Amino acid sequence: MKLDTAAAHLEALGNPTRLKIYRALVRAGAGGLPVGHLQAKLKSAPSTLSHHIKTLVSVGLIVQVREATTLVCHANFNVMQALVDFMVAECCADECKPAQVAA
Amino acid sequence: MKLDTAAAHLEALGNPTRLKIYRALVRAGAGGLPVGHLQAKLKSAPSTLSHHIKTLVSVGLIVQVREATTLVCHANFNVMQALVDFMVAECCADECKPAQVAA
DNA sequence: ACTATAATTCGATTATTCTAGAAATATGGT
DNA sequence: ACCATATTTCTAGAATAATCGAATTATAGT
Repeated sequence: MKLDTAAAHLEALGNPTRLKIYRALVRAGAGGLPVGHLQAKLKSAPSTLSHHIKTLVSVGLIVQVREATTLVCHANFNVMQALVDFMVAECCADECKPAQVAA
Repeated sequence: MKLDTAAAHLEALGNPTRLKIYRALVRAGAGGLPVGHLQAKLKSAPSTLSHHIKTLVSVGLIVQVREATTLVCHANFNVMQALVDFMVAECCADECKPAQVAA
């Protein structure tokens, strides 16, 4: 994963409202949750909620599937996994013993 | 970890410059890196870099230790681990079979 | 005390994000 | 065709964040 992509994902999750949305969907699992359900849980203005959902969709963290009049949101678990992998990747890769440190 | 705390951590990492700083420190491991070294790597204005470092310090993702005239930055691995744990915690906890779905 | 290096804080500007009301679109039922 | 429900898009204002030059603080050497 490119650094800028990871930053975009982290930024998307770095807002309390969006993180609540995302975690509700993670908890919901494969079944997902309709926008209206999130609306009831989070109690923000519909336009505000929609705006945040759009942000999460645009970076690929969640996807929306229409079912009749309701839009069901699902967490994209592959993206989350890739993000977590990125965060811990190459840990200490540049670490070296004091004797090896160049001046 | 509280949701607002996790959101603050994610927001701090959700900026390309700060993510570069953080990842350089993760790669550097226990030895850390002085601010001046990060400066040379990232080529942003000193005041801008300092501002971003301060953000990372304020949420606890990194710590700074003075060594004579230089300030050495270290990634706080415990915080990163707690953040990763938070992200994957309670995955699918609310998931249930279709038959169990209340109307 | 003076100088040099390292890094931060201050102050001001520009850019971006958040919020939400109002209007618009999408779907299905009557 | 019309209505109801679900959700989004538009628009605009307020709040927050990013950037960076200049001035300041911190530490050590001479």
